[in-house]
Amino acid sequence: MTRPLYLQVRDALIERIAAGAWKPGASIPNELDLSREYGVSAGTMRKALEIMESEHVVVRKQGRGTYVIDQATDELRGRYTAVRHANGARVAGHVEIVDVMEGAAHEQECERLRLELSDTVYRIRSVARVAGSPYMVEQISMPARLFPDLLKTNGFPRDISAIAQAHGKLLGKPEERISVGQASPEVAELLLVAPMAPLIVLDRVSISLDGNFVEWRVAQCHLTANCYLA
Amino acid sequence: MTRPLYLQVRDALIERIAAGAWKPGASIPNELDLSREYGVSAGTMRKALEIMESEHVVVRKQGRGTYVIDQATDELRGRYTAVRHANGARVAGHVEIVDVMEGAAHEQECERLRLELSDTVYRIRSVARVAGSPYMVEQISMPARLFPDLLKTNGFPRDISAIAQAHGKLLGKPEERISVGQASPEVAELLLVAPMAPLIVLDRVSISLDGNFVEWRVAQCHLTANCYLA
DNA sequence: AAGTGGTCTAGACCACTCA
DNA sequence: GAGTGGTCTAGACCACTTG
Repeated sequence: MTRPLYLQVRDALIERIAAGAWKPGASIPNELDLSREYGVSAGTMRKALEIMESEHVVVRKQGRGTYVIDQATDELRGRYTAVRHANGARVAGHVEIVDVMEGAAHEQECERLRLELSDTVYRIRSVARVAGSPYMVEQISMPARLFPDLLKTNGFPRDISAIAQAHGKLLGKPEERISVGQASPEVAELLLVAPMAPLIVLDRVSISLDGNFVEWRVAQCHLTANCYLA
Repeated sequence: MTRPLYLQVRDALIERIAAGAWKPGASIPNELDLSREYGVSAGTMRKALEIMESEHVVVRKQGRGTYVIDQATDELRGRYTAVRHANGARVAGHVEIVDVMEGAAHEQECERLRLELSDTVYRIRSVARVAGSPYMVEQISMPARLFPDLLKTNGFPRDISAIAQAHGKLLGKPEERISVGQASPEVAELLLVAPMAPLIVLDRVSISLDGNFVEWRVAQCHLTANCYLA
């Protein structure tokens, strides 16, 4: 029933990184020093670090060292912005916040984010445009408890990678579903398409590496023939 | 420059499984016996087996043993049939072959399957129906060299998992892209939709674990609101 | 040359499954 | 209780990077 040592070490290191003990991009101590510090063998420390590498928390480079990954950096954000051009590059749209609200979690949010009806969420609606023409509307819900003072932060709008990092949360692998839907009247107006026009729906729940449900996003895309998801 | 021992061992074991030395579902010898047979340490053999588990070639069960995974089995095929119901279950459509052709690879096939223009491919077109109504057309290209006598095999139609297994190829993680397209006149007729109707396009290249490009598939789906991709 | 992660070994003990 | 995979340790040596 006891959690394996290498996972306990992983948890401790992740907590330390999330708390900012080592900044994104900085190197962390070598295996031997860390294993002595935590009182485990080098092999156990290695296993913990290998897991963290597979979780995109650190990168290890032979002959150089182990470095904290900057989750707000472009390459990583690729995991969180699935719309691509045919050449594989991310679609670099301009995101504009439509409105931000704070309110009691409704039933669907409770289910997806494992909340109680008494919990509070932030809701952010935004539109992404490329060369001025809108191609995606986004509806995001985030538990308010995890993001104190979110609305007061300047630098808004920012994507979930940056927000999570600023609040000491490291993102894990999101759960994602793709489906098709039709434009509601409001969405149609934002996207400049006809009501009932077919849209691709991206539904994503992001979970932090310490097990918190961090974000639920539903994006509705009006994709042109030259874009794809991957 | 030398390939690490544990990868050499992995390669040898994968070749042995692909060749049918151990049948799908059967157990393989324990770590200690295997490590003695290959003249490596138990730790090295363990690492090879762990990699093979991550590649879905074997499953390891504490206290029981290590078992060859049947790639043609339902759970695994899930990786290769992305269309799901809202509850997560695979859409169990009935697939009907429209036509099968053999011919010289055209340019796009060469690019995707790393072939030369002189190579031969099989092309299979099929339609999937659920409760009689068509929802997906599929166009598959496979290098003829890798699948001798494909057309003579009975039991056709079968999906790529079963075909690959029968020809001693173990499938790795496919590359997949999702995009949107419009129904061509032919596709529209097969799917019973209007020409130019919006469709979801799944483009997938499957690579075997020994590095062969095994299949290129383009599926065009007419998804209803209750289905999604994942 | 010094320092880092990567590979490889050998062996002890634990946790689980099944007869 | 015998057999399996899972965890943990200790230490040697290799390959790569940097000053």
